[in-house]
Amino acid sequence: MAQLANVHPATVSRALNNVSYVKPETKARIIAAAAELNYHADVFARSFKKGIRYTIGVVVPNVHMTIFDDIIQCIETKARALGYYILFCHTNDDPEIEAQCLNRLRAGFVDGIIIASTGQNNALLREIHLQGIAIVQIVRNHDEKLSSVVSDYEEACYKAVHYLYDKGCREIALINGPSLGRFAIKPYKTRYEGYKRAVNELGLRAICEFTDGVINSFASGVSCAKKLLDENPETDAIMTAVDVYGMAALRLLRERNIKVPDKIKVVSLTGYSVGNLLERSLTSFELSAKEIGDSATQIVIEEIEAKADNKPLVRHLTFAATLSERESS
Amino acid sequence: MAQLANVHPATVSRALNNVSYVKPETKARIIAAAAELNYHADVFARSFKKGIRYTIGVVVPNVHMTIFDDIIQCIETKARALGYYILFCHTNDDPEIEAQCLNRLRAGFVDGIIIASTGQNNALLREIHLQGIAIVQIVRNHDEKLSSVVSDYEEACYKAVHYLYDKGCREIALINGPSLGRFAIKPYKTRYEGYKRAVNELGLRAICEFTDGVINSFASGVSCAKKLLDENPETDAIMTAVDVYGMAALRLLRERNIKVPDKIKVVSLTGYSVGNLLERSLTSFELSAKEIGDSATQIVIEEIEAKADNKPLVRHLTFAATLSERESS
DNA sequence: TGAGCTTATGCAATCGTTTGCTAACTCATT
DNA sequence: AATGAGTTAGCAAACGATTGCATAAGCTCA
Repeated sequence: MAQLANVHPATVSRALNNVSYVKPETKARIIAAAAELNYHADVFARSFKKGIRYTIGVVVPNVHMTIFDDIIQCIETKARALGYYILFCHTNDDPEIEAQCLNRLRAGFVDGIIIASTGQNNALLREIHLQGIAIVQIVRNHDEKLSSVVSDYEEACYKAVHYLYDKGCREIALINGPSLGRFAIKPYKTRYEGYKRAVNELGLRAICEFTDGVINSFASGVSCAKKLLDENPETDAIMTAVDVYGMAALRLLRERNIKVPDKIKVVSLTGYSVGNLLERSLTSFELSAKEIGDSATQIVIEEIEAKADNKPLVRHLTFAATLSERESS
Repeated sequence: MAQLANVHPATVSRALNNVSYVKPETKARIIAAAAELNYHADVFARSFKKGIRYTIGVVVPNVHMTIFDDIIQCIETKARALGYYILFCHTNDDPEIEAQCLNRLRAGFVDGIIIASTGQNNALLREIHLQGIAIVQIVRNHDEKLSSVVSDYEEACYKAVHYLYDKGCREIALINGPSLGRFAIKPYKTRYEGYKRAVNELGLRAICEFTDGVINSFASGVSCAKKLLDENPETDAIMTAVDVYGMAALRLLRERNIKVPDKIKVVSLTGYSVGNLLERSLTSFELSAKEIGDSATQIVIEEIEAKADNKPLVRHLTFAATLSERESS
């Protein structure tokens, strides 16, 4: 490249990056040569030299039928606009895979990480943060020492109970995510707390099923719903931690010929935006993927650029979920 | 790092990569020092030196409610197992965004690209391929000079018509993707061909609605279904290009109190694996995200590694879609 | 004991950019 | 014509790892 324009590589660099002085005539020659050879400065070499990777690792459990599909799209759009690339990893909520992904990312590949974690790798995350990689937790805030952008699940659950109570429901059940074992994911605990607070306040009975291991599994949602209805036949409302469980509940109720919403109302607590596309649309408290994705990207990039100034920067953001009332309630 | 173990960087490299000779004692010292400092060889520097990026760009239209969410997960899993990272880009099927993404990727960032393209950037793709970056098209094979892994939509559509004919349907309509304008995406054309072939063979009337601009849009699916039913009230089967349109059809049919499957049967032609989770499950010809994702990854990595041997390698794979019969038919 | 292995490690170049330093040139002002 | 400010562009070091080459030490065997 340099020899075609008959100049030193340094001059090429200056010409193409518009830094320092380059004679307009020389610059034109360089640009022409670059066009001819289809030359683009090697991003790897540049990143290597400059010590900035312009890359953000995104670590999420899953993008199939979860809000993370929308979130990752928002992150990518925003990151691209700001000149960053997105490195995608998914963990299936397995802490070992998560650790494996994090260890790959930390090895000099990314400037920052956006993660919806299992909560089982907090020590590793802090270590990576100490190493100088910006970290933002999304949806799940397991470690308050690290920045986070989450939805207010406690409030959403609390409001959902009140919403159903106001509609006349008195036996309000919750199909929650897993509660125990190695998958003790905070937002499910938080959902339970909001539910419990409202239920206690209203003097209702708490009926909560926790799904086993696999998060967001339809089959697991169906079996929870079964157990719930078998043990509590007087149930008149079902709240579900995620949309897929809501779909599972709708399916079971149809199989048993139980009228929705007349006999039982169904409300989901995480709007994966499928609710509105169903044959019978599903009421849900929706969190905004765009709010979460955009601000997480914003924050992680601010942290990355603050690192240059060497001032640590930890921020926490919480967005309210908004009710989208539909046919199921 | 090197000074802590009191050796030359070259020895550190050899020790940690198990190449050439290193005294076991020295190696142990180096490993201990690495552990103490939490040292990992900088991936960027290594990639830069070796000229391999160990990164594959994945360019897809969208991961929300499309098969691409599953496909990208399969790609990531497989790529990780083989030591590669995944750079994620989504285009919303906009050719300009697609070009922008491709131009970012080509600048030395990736060894290979897996793309479900709009079909409007074939020249750019070839140029990138010539530049030495491996390319595999998935789901949409717009350019036969480049490797591809696709599903046999023609055959699936042909079979779907026969399937419905055998069930007694005689007015079989198709809600297809966009046909014209800048979004002339091949698999939709292919679907139409298979549909047409069967319909002609059976002496039926072809009733096909093409959605406008936005692919995979529920609203667009609903309005196509409306138009279809208004203009062809005797329709007794609806085939849809994607699941979301199938969901749209189901919704409209319920609103109009038309019994499914008694009066009208519905079959989708791309199994985004939501079909089985619906209140009334949706029959679909499913393509295997795993087959596509795994083989695309395999092929792109083979191309990357073949590049070292300097032998060009273009391959085409077609998988059959398999029928999952459910309640809607 | 010395020729010829194997083993062990350092030296220095290299990958493709960027960037501080410096030298040289232009041009206006005194 | 000397001074100095503003331009122009090359030189060389640097980023952090890898790797061919060289050197040296240890070993075996005739």
